[in-house]
Amino acid sequence: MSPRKRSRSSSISSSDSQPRKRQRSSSDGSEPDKRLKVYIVQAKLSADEVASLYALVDHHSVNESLDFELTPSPRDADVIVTAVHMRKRLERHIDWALAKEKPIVTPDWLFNSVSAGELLPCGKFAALSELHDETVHNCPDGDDDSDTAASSPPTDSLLHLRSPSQEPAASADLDWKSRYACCRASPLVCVNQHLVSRLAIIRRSRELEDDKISALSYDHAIGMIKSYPYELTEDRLNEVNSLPHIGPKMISRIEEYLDNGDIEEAETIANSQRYQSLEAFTDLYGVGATTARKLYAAGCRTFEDVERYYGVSYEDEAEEEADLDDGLKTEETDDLHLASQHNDRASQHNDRKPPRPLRFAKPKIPSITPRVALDLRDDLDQRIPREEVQEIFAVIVRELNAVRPGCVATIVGGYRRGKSLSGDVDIVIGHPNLSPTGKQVKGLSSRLVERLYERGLVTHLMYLSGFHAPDVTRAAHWDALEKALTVFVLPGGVRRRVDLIFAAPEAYWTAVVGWTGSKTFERDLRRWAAEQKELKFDSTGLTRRSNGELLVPTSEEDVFRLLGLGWVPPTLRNADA
DNA sequence: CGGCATACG
DNA sequence: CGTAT
DNA sequence: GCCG
Repeated sequence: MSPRKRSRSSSISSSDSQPRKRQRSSSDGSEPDKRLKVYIVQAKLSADEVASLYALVDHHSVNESLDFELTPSPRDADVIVTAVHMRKRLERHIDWALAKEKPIVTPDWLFNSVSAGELLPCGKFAALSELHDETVHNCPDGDDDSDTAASSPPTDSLLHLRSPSQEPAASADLDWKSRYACCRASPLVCVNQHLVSRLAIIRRSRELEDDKISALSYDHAIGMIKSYPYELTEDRLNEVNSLPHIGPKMISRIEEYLDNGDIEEAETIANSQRYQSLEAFTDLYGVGATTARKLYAAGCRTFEDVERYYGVSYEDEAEEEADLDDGLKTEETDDLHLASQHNDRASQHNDRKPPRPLRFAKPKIPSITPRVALDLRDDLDQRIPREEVQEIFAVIVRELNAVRPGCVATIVGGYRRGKSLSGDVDIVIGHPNLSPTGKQVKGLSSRLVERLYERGLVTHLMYLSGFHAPDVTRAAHWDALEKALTVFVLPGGVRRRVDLIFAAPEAYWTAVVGWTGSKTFERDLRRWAAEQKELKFDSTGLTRRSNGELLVPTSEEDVFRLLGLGWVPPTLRNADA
Protein backbone atom coordinates (compact mmCIF):
# COMPACT_ATOMS: atom_id res chain seq x y z
CA MET A 1 0.00 0.00 0.00
CA SER A 2 2.49 2.55 1.09
CA PRO A 3 4.27 4.00 -1.81
CA ARG A 4 7.95 4.10 -1.29
CA LYS A 5 9.26 7.52 -0.56
CA ARG A 6 12.67 8.15 -1.84
CA SER A 7 14.69 9.93 0.72
CA ARG A 8 18.00 9.85 -0.96
CA SER A 9 19.44 13.17 -1.86
CA SER A 10 22.93 12.84 -0.56
CA SER A 11 24.32 12.14 -3.92
CA ILE A 12 27.94 11.86 -4.73
CA SER A 13 27.08 13.28 -8.05
CA SER A 14 28.74 16.52 -8.89
CA SER A 15 25.83 17.47 -11.05
CA ASP A 16 23.70 17.42 -7.99
CA SER A 17 24.10 21.07 -7.26
CA GLN A 18 20.60 21.78 -8.34
CA PRO A 19 18.33 21.83 -5.36
CA ARG A 20 15.48 19.48 -5.72
CA LYS A 21 12.54 21.50 -6.67
CA ARG A 22 10.07 19.25 -5.16
CA GLN A 23 10.76 17.83 -1.79
CA ARG A 24 9.33 14.62 -0.60
CA SER A 25 6.28 16.01 1.01
CA SER A 26 5.85 13.27 3.50
CA SER A 27 9.38 12.25 4.10
CA ASP A 28 8.83 9.47 6.49
CA GLY A 29 12.58 9.33 6.59
CA SER A 30 12.47 5.81 7.85
CA GLU A 31 13.42 4.55 4.45
CA PRO A 32 17.17 4.48 4.15
CA ASP A 33 18.49 5.36 0.73
CA LYS A 34 16.00 3.25 -1.07
CA ARG A 35 16.16 3.43 -4.84
CA LEU A 36 13.00 3.66 -6.79
CA LYS A 37 12.18 0.27 -8.18
CA VAL A 38 10.81 0.27 -11.67
CA TYR A 39 9.08 -2.61 -13.30
CA ILE A 40 8.75 -2.41 -17.05
CA VAL A 41 6.06 -4.34 -18.84
CA GLN A 42 7.57 -5.04 -22.19
CA ALA A 43 4.38 -5.93 -23.93
CA LYS A 44 3.41 -3.47 -26.63
CA LEU A 45 6.72 -1.70 -26.43
CA SER A 46 8.97 -1.67 -29.43
CA ALA A 47 12.47 -2.91 -29.10
CA ASP A 48 13.74 0.61 -29.17
CA GLU A 49 11.39 1.77 -26.52
CA VAL A 50 12.39 -1.06 -24.28
CA ALA A 51 16.02 -0.36 -24.93
CA SER A 52 15.54 3.32 -24.26
CA LEU A 53 13.66 2.73 -21.05
CA TYR A 54 16.19 0.27 -19.88
CA ALA A 55 18.96 2.67 -20.76
CA LEU A 56 17.20 5.40 -18.86
CA VAL A 57 16.68 3.36 -15.74
CA ASP A 58 20.13 1.98 -15.95
CA HIS A 59 21.76 5.29 -16.59
CA HIS A 60 20.00 6.85 -13.67
CA SER A 61 20.64 3.98 -11.35
CA VAL A 62 23.75 5.51 -9.90
CA ASN A 63 24.95 8.87 -9.03
CA GLU A 64 22.14 10.99 -10.39
CA SER A 65 19.59 12.98 -8.58
CA LEU A 66 17.04 10.50 -9.73
CA ASP A 67 17.90 6.97 -9.04
CA PHE A 68 15.99 4.09 -10.41
CA GLU A 69 16.58 0.43 -10.48
CA LEU A 70 14.91 -2.32 -12.39
CA THR A 71 13.02 -4.85 -10.39
CA PRO A 72 12.24 -8.36 -11.52
CA SER A 73 8.85 -8.54 -9.95
CA PRO A 74 5.94 -6.17 -10.19
CA ARG A 75 5.25 -6.97 -6.57
CA ASP A 76 8.39 -5.18 -5.47
CA ALA A 77 7.95 -2.29 -7.83
CA ASP A 78 7.47 1.28 -6.70
CA VAL A 79 6.23 2.14 -10.10
CA ILE A 80 5.10 0.11 -13.08
CA VAL A 81 5.77 1.37 -16.57
CA THR A 82 3.69 0.10 -19.43
CA ALA A 83 2.36 0.99 -22.84
CA VAL A 84 -0.63 -1.25 -22.29
CA HIS A 85 -3.85 0.67 -21.89
CA MET A 86 -6.40 -2.03 -21.42
CA ARG A 87 -7.18 -3.95 -18.29
CA LYS A 88 -7.37 -7.29 -20.05
CA ARG A 89 -4.02 -6.85 -21.63
CA LEU A 90 -2.38 -5.72 -18.44
CA GLU A 91 -3.80 -8.62 -16.48
CA ARG A 92 -1.76 -10.94 -18.61
CA HIS A 93 1.29 -9.49 -16.95
CA ILE A 94 0.22 -8.19 -13.59
CA ASP A 95 -2.33 -9.33 -11.09
CA TRP A 96 -5.18 -6.85 -10.98
CA ALA A 97 -5.26 -6.61 -7.22
CA LEU A 98 -1.58 -5.79 -7.30
CA ALA A 99 -2.07 -3.29 -10.08
CA LYS A 100 -4.44 -1.33 -7.92
CA GLU A 101 -1.73 -0.89 -5.32
CA LYS A 102 0.82 0.53 -7.73
CA PRO A 103 1.21 3.56 -9.86
CA ILE A 104 0.76 2.36 -13.43
CA VAL A 105 2.27 4.89 -15.78
CA THR A 106 3.19 5.26 -19.41
CA PRO A 107 6.81 5.33 -20.55
CA ASP A 108 6.44 9.06 -20.94
CA TRP A 109 6.40 9.43 -17.20
CA LEU A 110 9.86 7.96 -17.02
CA PHE A 111 11.18 10.00 -19.91
CA ASN A 112 9.66 13.22 -18.73
CA SER A 113 10.72 12.69 -15.16
CA VAL A 114 14.26 12.27 -16.32
CA SER A 115 14.19 15.36 -18.50
CA ALA A 116 12.62 17.33 -15.69
CA GLY A 117 15.19 15.98 -13.28
CA GLU A 118 12.54 15.02 -10.78
CA LEU A 119 9.76 12.59 -10.24
CA LEU A 120 6.72 14.04 -11.89
CA PRO A 121 3.19 13.55 -10.65
CA CYS A 122 1.66 10.48 -12.16
CA GLY A 123 -1.74 11.85 -12.89
CA LYS A 124 -1.04 12.87 -16.45
CA PHE A 125 0.71 9.65 -17.19
CA ALA A 126 -1.71 7.07 -15.89
CA ALA A 127 -1.53 4.19 -18.33
CA LEU A 128 -5.03 3.00 -17.56
CA SER A 129 -7.69 5.59 -17.06
CA GLU A 130 -9.46 3.00 -14.98
CA LEU A 131 -6.59 3.14 -12.51
CA HIS A 132 -6.00 6.86 -12.70
CA ASP A 133 -6.96 7.56 -9.12
CA GLU A 134 -4.98 4.68 -7.70
CA THR A 135 -2.03 5.70 -9.78
CA VAL A 136 -2.20 9.24 -8.50
CA HIS A 137 -2.54 8.06 -4.97
CA ASN A 138 0.38 5.66 -5.19
CA CYS A 139 2.59 7.95 -7.16
CA PRO A 140 6.16 8.05 -5.88
CA ASP A 141 6.36 11.78 -6.35
CA GLY A 142 4.74 13.94 -3.72
CA ASP A 143 1.48 12.60 -2.49
CA ASP A 144 -1.30 13.56 -4.77
CA ASP A 145 -2.14 16.91 -6.37
CA SER A 146 -2.77 15.18 -9.59
CA ASP A 147 -2.20 17.35 -12.59
CA THR A 148 -1.70 20.77 -11.21
CA ALA A 149 2.04 20.89 -10.96
CA ALA A 150 2.39 19.00 -14.16
CA SER A 151 2.55 22.27 -15.97
CA SER A 152 6.26 21.58 -16.13
CA PRO A 153 7.83 20.74 -19.43
CA PRO A 154 5.97 17.54 -19.89
CA THR A 155 5.43 16.95 -23.54
CA ASP A 156 7.83 15.93 -26.23
CA SER A 157 10.54 14.31 -24.29
CA LEU A 158 13.85 15.20 -25.83
CA LEU A 159 15.03 11.72 -25.17
CA HIS A 160 14.70 9.17 -27.82
CA LEU A 161 11.87 6.76 -27.64
CA ARG A 162 9.11 5.70 -29.91
CA SER A 163 9.53 3.79 -33.05
CA PRO A 164 12.78 3.72 -34.98
CA SER A 165 11.52 6.52 -37.15
CA GLN A 166 11.68 8.99 -34.31
CA GLU A 167 15.26 8.47 -33.42
CA PRO A 168 17.20 11.03 -31.48
CA ALA A 169 19.20 13.31 -33.67
CA ALA A 170 22.25 11.59 -34.94
CA SER A 171 25.28 13.17 -33.44
CA ALA A 172 26.86 16.04 -35.28
CA ASP A 173 30.22 14.44 -35.73
CA LEU A 174 28.97 11.84 -38.14
CA ASP A 175 31.05 12.21 -41.24
CA TRP A 176 30.06 10.69 -44.54
CA LYS A 177 33.67 10.90 -45.69
CA SER A 178 34.98 8.72 -42.90
CA ARG A 179 36.57 5.43 -43.81
CA TYR A 180 34.70 3.73 -40.96
CA ALA A 181 31.06 2.87 -41.39
CA CYS A 182 30.59 3.40 -37.65
CA CYS A 183 31.38 7.10 -38.13
CA ARG A 184 28.83 7.57 -40.86
CA ALA A 185 25.06 7.65 -41.15
CA SER A 186 23.84 4.80 -43.31
CA PRO A 187 20.10 4.80 -43.97
CA LEU A 188 18.17 1.69 -44.84
CA VAL A 189 17.64 3.01 -48.35
CA CYS A 190 20.01 5.60 -49.73
CA VAL A 191 19.65 8.09 -52.55
CA ASN A 192 21.81 5.93 -54.81
CA GLN A 193 20.20 2.67 -53.88
CA HIS A 194 19.94 1.30 -57.39
CA LEU A 195 23.66 1.62 -57.92
CA VAL A 196 24.17 -0.06 -54.58
CA SER A 197 21.99 -2.97 -55.64
CA ARG A 198 24.12 -3.46 -58.77
CA LEU A 199 27.36 -3.41 -56.80
CA ALA A 200 25.81 -5.82 -54.34
CA ILE A 201 25.38 -8.39 -57.09
CA ILE A 202 29.05 -8.26 -57.95
CA ARG A 203 29.91 -8.39 -54.27
CA ARG A 204 27.75 -11.44 -53.74
CA SER A 205 29.21 -13.17 -56.74
CA ARG A 206 32.73 -12.59 -55.42
CA GLU A 207 31.65 -14.11 -52.15
CA LEU A 208 30.06 -17.14 -53.76
CA GLU A 209 33.17 -17.66 -55.83
CA ASP A 210 35.31 -17.51 -52.73
CA ASP A 211 36.95 -14.19 -53.45
CA LYS A 212 36.47 -12.86 -49.95
CA ILE A 213 38.85 -9.98 -50.30
CA SER A 214 37.24 -8.58 -53.39
CA ALA A 215 33.89 -9.04 -51.71
CA LEU A 216 35.20 -7.05 -48.76
CA SER A 217 36.20 -4.20 -51.05
CA TYR A 218 32.72 -4.09 -52.48
CA ASP A 219 31.34 -4.09 -48.95
CA HIS A 220 33.42 -1.05 -48.15
CA ALA A 221 32.49 0.74 -51.36
CA ILE A 222 28.82 -0.04 -50.86
CA GLY A 223 29.06 1.28 -47.34
CA MET A 224 30.54 4.55 -48.58
CA ILE A 225 27.80 4.98 -51.14
CA LYS A 226 25.11 4.10 -48.62
CA SER A 227 26.15 7.10 -46.54
CA TYR A 228 26.91 9.44 -49.44
CA PRO A 229 24.23 12.08 -49.07
CA TYR A 230 23.86 13.26 -52.69
CA GLU A 231 22.48 11.73 -55.79
CA LEU A 232 25.41 10.64 -57.88
CA THR A 233 25.96 12.55 -61.10
CA GLU A 234 28.84 13.26 -63.41
CA ASP A 235 29.72 16.47 -61.64
CA ARG A 236 30.04 14.68 -58.34
CA LEU A 237 32.45 12.11 -59.66
CA ASN A 238 35.44 14.06 -58.45
CA GLU A 239 34.12 14.16 -54.96
CA VAL A 240 33.23 10.49 -55.00
CA ASN A 241 36.59 9.68 -56.44
CA SER A 242 38.24 11.12 -53.37
CA LEU A 243 36.21 9.02 -50.96
CA PRO A 244 37.89 6.28 -48.98
CA HIS A 245 37.39 2.78 -50.37
CA ILE A 246 36.51 4.14 -53.78
CA GLY A 247 39.48 3.33 -55.99
CA PRO A 248 40.04 3.14 -59.75
CA LYS A 249 38.02 -0.01 -60.17
CA MET A 250 35.03 1.30 -58.27
CA ILE A 251 35.14 4.59 -60.11
CA SER A 252 35.06 2.83 -63.44
CA ARG A 253 32.07 0.83 -62.23
CA ILE A 254 30.34 4.01 -61.20
CA GLU A 255 31.15 5.76 -64.47
CA GLU A 256 29.74 2.86 -66.39
CA TYR A 257 26.64 3.03 -64.28
CA LEU A 258 26.21 6.74 -64.86
CA ASP A 259 26.61 6.25 -68.59
CA ASN A 260 24.41 3.23 -69.06
CA GLY A 261 22.20 3.07 -66.04
CA ASP A 262 23.65 -0.29 -65.18
CA ILE A 263 26.82 -2.32 -64.86
CA GLU A 264 27.32 -5.00 -67.44
CA GLU A 265 29.11 -7.46 -65.22
CA ALA A 266 26.34 -7.21 -62.69
CA GLU A 267 23.76 -7.98 -65.35
CA THR A 268 25.73 -10.89 -66.67
CA ILE A 269 26.22 -12.32 -63.23
CA ALA A 270 22.61 -11.89 -62.24
CA ASN A 271 21.47 -13.67 -65.38
CA SER A 272 23.88 -16.53 -65.09
CA GLN A 273 22.67 -19.96 -64.19
CA ARG A 274 25.61 -20.46 -61.89
CA TYR A 275 24.95 -17.35 -59.85
CA GLN A 276 21.28 -18.14 -59.51
CA SER A 277 21.92 -21.71 -58.47
CA LEU A 278 24.64 -20.88 -55.98
CA GLU A 279 22.53 -18.12 -54.54
CA ALA A 280 19.58 -20.46 -54.19
CA PHE A 281 21.58 -23.29 -52.64
CA THR A 282 22.98 -21.05 -49.93
CA ASP A 283 19.43 -20.32 -48.86
CA LEU A 284 19.51 -23.77 -47.35
CA TYR A 285 20.54 -23.58 -43.75
CA GLY A 286 23.92 -25.21 -43.39
CA VAL A 287 24.88 -24.70 -47.02
CA GLY A 288 27.52 -22.04 -47.57
CA ALA A 289 29.37 -20.94 -50.65
CA THR A 290 31.71 -23.90 -50.63
CA THR A 291 28.99 -26.50 -50.42
CA ALA A 292 26.94 -24.64 -52.98
CA ARG A 293 29.81 -24.79 -55.45
CA LYS A 294 30.22 -28.45 -54.70
CA LEU A 295 26.57 -29.09 -55.40
CA TYR A 296 26.81 -27.14 -58.63
CA ALA A 297 29.89 -29.09 -59.63
CA ALA A 298 27.95 -32.25 -58.92
CA GLY A 299 25.44 -31.15 -61.51
CA CYS A 300 22.78 -29.59 -59.35
CA ARG A 301 21.01 -26.54 -60.76
CA THR A 302 17.71 -26.37 -58.93
CA PHE A 303 16.34 -27.36 -55.59
CA GLU A 304 14.80 -30.44 -57.12
CA ASP A 305 18.29 -31.48 -58.09
CA VAL A 306 19.52 -30.92 -54.57
CA GLU A 307 16.51 -32.66 -53.18
CA ARG A 308 17.17 -35.62 -55.41
CA TYR A 309 20.83 -35.48 -54.61
CA TYR A 310 20.35 -35.70 -50.89
CA GLY A 311 17.36 -37.96 -51.10
CA VAL A 312 19.23 -40.47 -53.17
CA SER A 313 22.37 -40.19 -51.19
CA TYR A 314 20.48 -40.79 -48.02
CA GLU A 315 18.72 -43.90 -49.08
CA ASP A 316 21.32 -45.57 -51.13
CA GLU A 317 24.55 -43.87 -51.80
CA ALA A 318 26.49 -43.66 -48.63
CA GLU A 319 29.79 -42.84 -50.24
CA GLU A 320 28.72 -39.87 -52.23
CA GLU A 321 26.99 -38.45 -49.24
CA ALA A 322 30.14 -38.39 -47.21
CA ASP A 323 31.61 -35.69 -49.39
CA LEU A 324 28.86 -33.22 -48.92
CA ASP A 325 28.33 -34.01 -45.32
CA ASP A 326 31.65 -32.51 -44.55
CA GLY A 327 30.25 -29.20 -45.48
CA LEU A 328 27.16 -29.55 -43.38
CA LYS A 329 27.28 -28.90 -39.75
CA THR A 330 26.30 -31.58 -37.35
CA GLU A 331 27.47 -32.14 -33.87
CA GLU A 332 25.62 -33.35 -30.91
CA THR A 333 25.23 -31.35 -27.74
CA ASP A 334 24.54 -33.47 -24.70
CA ASP A 335 23.12 -30.67 -22.68
CA LEU A 336 19.93 -30.35 -24.48
CA HIS A 337 19.07 -33.75 -25.76
CA LEU A 338 19.36 -32.82 -29.33
CA ALA A 339 17.95 -35.27 -31.72
CA SER A 340 20.54 -37.42 -33.28
CA GLN A 341 22.10 -36.03 -36.37
CA HIS A 342 21.59 -36.90 -39.96
CA ASN A 343 24.24 -39.53 -39.77
CA ASP A 344 21.74 -41.40 -37.72
CA ARG A 345 19.31 -42.66 -40.26
CA ALA A 346 16.79 -43.52 -37.62
CA SER A 347 16.15 -39.89 -36.86
CA GLN A 348 15.06 -39.03 -40.33
CA HIS A 349 11.42 -39.69 -39.71
CA ASN A 350 10.75 -37.08 -37.09
CA ASP A 351 11.32 -34.02 -39.21
CA ARG A 352 7.93 -32.51 -39.54
CA LYS A 353 6.26 -33.34 -36.25
CA PRO A 354 8.59 -32.62 -33.42
CA PRO A 355 6.97 -32.32 -29.99
CA ARG A 356 6.17 -35.96 -29.49
CA PRO A 357 7.75 -36.67 -26.13
CA LEU A 358 9.20 -40.10 -26.06
CA ARG A 359 8.06 -42.23 -23.23
CA PHE A 360 11.29 -42.74 -21.45
CA ALA A 361 13.67 -40.08 -22.48
CA LYS A 362 13.40 -36.35 -22.37
CA PRO A 363 12.09 -35.05 -25.64
CA LYS A 364 14.84 -34.36 -28.07
CA ILE A 365 14.78 -31.21 -30.09
CA PRO A 366 15.38 -31.88 -33.75
CA SER A 367 18.51 -30.29 -35.07
CA ILE A 368 19.53 -29.41 -38.57
CA THR A 369 20.24 -31.92 -41.27
CA PRO A 370 20.27 -31.47 -45.01
CA ARG A 371 16.88 -33.12 -45.16
CA VAL A 372 15.46 -30.80 -42.50
CA ALA A 373 16.95 -27.79 -44.23
CA LEU A 374 15.17 -28.73 -47.43
CA ASP A 375 11.89 -29.13 -45.58
CA LEU A 376 12.27 -25.84 -43.79
CA ARG A 377 13.15 -23.88 -46.89
CA ASP A 378 9.59 -23.07 -47.89
CA ASP A 379 9.02 -21.41 -44.56
CA LEU A 380 12.39 -19.90 -43.85
CA ASP A 381 12.74 -18.13 -47.17
CA GLN A 382 9.67 -16.07 -46.39
CA ARG A 383 10.47 -12.78 -44.82
CA ILE A 384 8.92 -11.64 -41.58
CA PRO A 385 6.80 -8.50 -41.29
CA ARG A 386 7.51 -6.22 -38.37
CA GLU A 387 4.19 -6.99 -36.73
CA GLU A 388 4.97 -10.65 -36.57
CA VAL A 389 8.43 -9.94 -35.21
CA GLN A 390 6.72 -8.14 -32.36
CA GLU A 391 4.28 -10.99 -31.86
CA ILE A 392 7.08 -13.50 -31.66
CA PHE A 393 8.93 -11.25 -29.28
CA ALA A 394 5.90 -10.96 -27.03
CA VAL A 395 5.55 -14.72 -26.81
CA ILE A 396 9.21 -15.20 -26.05
CA VAL A 397 9.15 -12.54 -23.36
CA ARG A 398 6.12 -14.20 -21.83
CA GLU A 399 7.80 -17.59 -21.70
CA LEU A 400 11.04 -16.06 -20.58
CA ASN A 401 9.39 -14.49 -17.61
CA ALA A 402 7.91 -17.81 -16.68
CA VAL A 403 11.35 -19.34 -16.69
CA ARG A 404 13.10 -16.41 -15.03
CA PRO A 405 11.17 -13.32 -14.12
CA GLY A 406 12.81 -9.96 -14.48
CA CYS A 407 14.74 -10.59 -17.59
CA VAL A 408 15.08 -7.76 -20.03
CA ALA A 409 14.83 -8.47 -23.71
CA THR A 410 15.15 -6.38 -26.81
CA ILE A 411 14.79 -7.09 -30.47
CA VAL A 412 17.97 -6.37 -32.35
CA GLY A 413 19.12 -7.23 -35.87
CA GLY A 414 17.54 -5.86 -39.00
CA TYR A 415 14.26 -5.20 -37.27
CA ARG A 416 15.92 -2.73 -34.97
CA ARG A 417 17.60 -1.06 -37.91
CA GLY A 418 14.17 -0.38 -39.28
CA LYS A 419 13.73 -3.05 -41.92
CA SER A 420 10.09 -3.62 -42.75
CA LEU A 421 10.78 -7.27 -43.48
CA SER A 422 13.25 -9.37 -41.55
CA GLY A 423 14.96 -12.60 -42.44
CA ASP A 424 14.95 -13.71 -38.85
CA VAL A 425 14.27 -12.44 -35.36
CA ASP A 426 17.21 -11.62 -33.12
CA ILE A 427 16.59 -11.10 -29.45
CA VAL A 428 19.14 -10.11 -26.84
CA ILE A 429 18.15 -11.16 -23.37
CA GLY A 430 19.70 -9.59 -20.30
CA HIS A 431 19.69 -10.63 -16.70
CA PRO A 432 19.67 -7.28 -14.93
CA ASN A 433 19.39 -8.73 -11.50
CA LEU A 434 21.55 -11.77 -11.70
CA SER A 435 25.02 -11.62 -10.42
CA PRO A 436 27.58 -11.79 -13.18
CA THR A 437 29.25 -14.81 -11.75
CA GLY A 438 26.12 -16.46 -10.50
CA LYS A 439 25.07 -19.73 -11.95
CA GLN A 440 21.59 -18.46 -12.54
CA VAL A 441 22.66 -17.13 -15.89
CA LYS A 442 24.05 -20.38 -16.98
CA GLY A 443 21.56 -22.73 -18.46
CA LEU A 444 18.87 -20.13 -18.84
CA SER A 445 19.26 -20.56 -22.53
CA SER A 446 18.61 -24.28 -22.44
CA ARG A 447 15.80 -23.95 -19.96
CA LEU A 448 13.98 -21.43 -22.10
CA VAL A 449 14.53 -23.40 -25.25
CA GLU A 450 13.28 -26.59 -23.61
CA ARG A 451 10.20 -24.81 -22.45
CA LEU A 452 9.52 -23.35 -25.88
CA TYR A 453 9.99 -26.77 -27.37
CA GLU A 454 7.60 -28.40 -24.92
CA ARG A 455 4.99 -25.87 -25.88
CA GLY A 456 5.48 -26.52 -29.55
CA LEU A 457 6.86 -23.04 -30.14
CA VAL A 458 10.34 -24.17 -31.04
CA THR A 459 10.58 -26.95 -33.59
CA HIS A 460 14.29 -27.14 -34.22
CA LEU A 461 17.50 -26.12 -32.58
CA MET A 462 20.18 -25.28 -35.08
CA TYR A 463 22.81 -24.26 -32.64
CA LEU A 464 23.40 -23.84 -28.96
CA SER A 465 26.33 -22.38 -27.15
CA GLY A 466 27.69 -21.22 -23.92
CA PHE A 467 30.34 -18.63 -24.10
CA HIS A 468 34.02 -19.15 -23.60
CA ALA A 469 36.05 -15.99 -23.23
CA PRO A 470 39.39 -16.12 -24.95
CA ASP A 471 40.97 -13.96 -22.32
CA VAL A 472 42.21 -15.12 -18.97
CA THR A 473 41.07 -11.95 -17.30
CA ARG A 474 37.57 -12.89 -18.25
CA ALA A 475 37.75 -16.33 -16.78
CA ALA A 476 35.18 -15.29 -14.24
CA HIS A 477 32.75 -14.36 -16.96
CA TRP A 478 33.11 -17.41 -19.01
CA ASP A 479 29.39 -17.67 -19.29
CA ALA A 480 28.83 -14.08 -20.25
CA LEU A 481 27.02 -14.97 -23.47
CA GLU A 482 24.93 -17.87 -24.58
CA LYS A 483 23.32 -18.33 -27.95
CA ALA A 484 20.40 -20.41 -29.11
CA LEU A 485 19.57 -20.40 -32.80
CA THR A 486 16.12 -21.87 -33.19
CA VAL A 487 13.27 -22.46 -35.54
CA PHE A 488 10.22 -20.93 -33.95
CA VAL A 489 6.57 -21.15 -34.90
CA LEU A 490 3.47 -19.40 -33.65
CA PRO A 491 0.40 -21.63 -33.60
CA GLY A 492 -0.64 -22.12 -37.20
CA GLY A 493 2.07 -19.82 -38.42
CA VAL A 494 5.05 -19.99 -40.70
CA ARG A 495 8.21 -21.35 -39.16
CA ARG A 496 10.78 -18.61 -38.50
CA ARG A 497 14.39 -18.43 -37.57
CA VAL A 498 14.70 -16.93 -34.10
CA ASP A 499 18.06 -16.25 -32.50
CA LEU A 500 18.22 -15.85 -28.75
CA ILE A 501 21.30 -14.24 -27.27
CA PHE A 502 21.68 -14.33 -23.50
CA ALA A 503 23.99 -11.72 -22.08
CA ALA A 504 25.35 -11.32 -18.58
CA PRO A 505 24.79 -7.82 -17.19
CA GLU A 506 28.24 -6.54 -17.99
CA ALA A 507 27.93 -7.79 -21.55
CA TYR A 508 24.41 -6.61 -22.20
CA TRP A 509 25.03 -3.33 -23.98
CA THR A 510 27.88 -4.53 -26.10
CA ALA A 511 25.72 -7.48 -27.07
CA VAL A 512 22.95 -5.10 -28.09
CA VAL A 513 25.35 -3.09 -30.21
CA GLY A 514 27.01 -6.22 -31.54
CA TRP A 515 23.76 -7.81 -32.62
CA THR A 516 22.10 -4.73 -34.05
CA GLY A 517 24.48 -4.69 -36.98
CA SER A 518 24.74 -4.26 -39.84
CA LYS A 519 27.58 -6.60 -40.56
CA THR A 520 29.78 -3.98 -42.16
CA PHE A 521 28.95 -1.58 -39.36
CA GLU A 522 30.14 -4.19 -36.87
CA ARG A 523 33.32 -4.93 -38.73
CA ASP A 524 34.14 -1.26 -38.85
CA LEU A 525 33.36 -0.85 -35.17
CA ARG A 526 35.97 -3.47 -34.48
CA ARG A 527 38.42 -1.98 -36.91
CA TRP A 528 37.89 1.45 -35.37
CA ALA A 529 38.36 0.08 -31.87
CA ALA A 530 41.58 -1.66 -32.81
CA GLU A 531 43.10 0.89 -35.18
CA GLN A 532 42.07 4.13 -33.53
CA LYS A 533 41.52 3.37 -29.89
CA GLU A 534 43.64 0.38 -29.03
CA LEU A 535 40.53 -1.34 -27.81
CA LYS A 536 39.16 -4.74 -28.54
CA PHE A 537 35.49 -4.98 -29.26
CA ASP A 538 33.67 -8.26 -29.36
CA SER A 539 30.27 -9.44 -28.35
CA THR A 540 31.41 -10.07 -24.80
CA GLY A 541 32.61 -6.56 -24.32
CA LEU A 542 35.19 -3.87 -24.71
CA THR A 543 38.69 -4.42 -23.43
CA ARG A 544 41.71 -2.17 -23.26
CA ARG A 545 44.41 -3.70 -25.36
CA SER A 546 47.22 -2.62 -23.06
CA ASN A 547 46.08 -4.15 -19.81
CA GLY A 548 43.11 -6.24 -20.78
CA GLU A 549 40.86 -4.15 -18.59
CA LEU A 550 37.21 -4.82 -19.24
CA LEU A 551 35.17 -1.66 -19.81
CA VAL A 552 31.55 -2.03 -18.83
CA PRO A 553 29.16 0.34 -20.57
CA THR A 554 25.94 1.29 -18.82
CA SER A 555 23.91 2.08 -21.89
CA GLU A 556 24.10 1.76 -25.62
CA GLU A 557 25.22 5.36 -25.90
CA ASP A 558 27.92 4.54 -23.41
CA VAL A 559 29.31 1.95 -25.79
CA PHE A 560 29.76 4.66 -28.38
CA ARG A 561 31.19 7.05 -25.80
CA LEU A 562 33.71 4.53 -24.60
CA LEU A 563 34.74 3.98 -28.19
CA GLY A 564 35.07 7.70 -28.73
CA LEU A 565 32.36 7.60 -31.35
CA GLY A 566 29.41 9.84 -31.98
CA TRP A 567 26.02 8.30 -31.52
CA VAL A 568 24.63 6.48 -34.52
CA PRO A 569 20.97 5.56 -34.20
CA PRO A 570 20.21 1.95 -35.08
CA THR A 571 18.30 3.00 -38.19
CA LEU A 572 21.45 4.66 -39.51
CA ARG A 573 23.63 1.61 -39.17
CA ASN A 574 22.56 0.08 -42.47
CA ALA A 575 25.98 0.09 -44.07
CA ASP A 576 25.20 -3.03 -46.09
CA ALA A 577 23.30 -3.14 -49.34
C1' DC B 1 53.26 -5.38 -49.78
C1' DG B 2 50.64 -7.08 -45.52
C1' DG B 3 46.07 -6.60 -43.69
C1' DC B 4 41.34 -6.73 -44.01
C1' DA B 5 36.25 -8.42 -37.45
C1' DT B 6 35.42 -11.72 -34.47
C1' DA B 7 33.92 -15.68 -32.29
C1' DC B 8 31.81 -20.30 -31.78
C1' DG B 9 29.96 -25.30 -33.15
C1' DC C 1 33.20 -26.27 -43.13
C1' DG C 2 29.10 -23.72 -41.15
C1' DT C 3 26.65 -19.93 -38.18
C1' DA C 4 25.82 -14.79 -36.30
C1' DT C 5 26.11 -9.48 -36.48
C1' DG D 1 40.11 -4.05 -54.20
C1' DC D 2 41.78 -0.52 -51.42
C1' DC D 3 44.56 1.49 -47.38
C1' DG D 4 48.52 2.62 -44.68
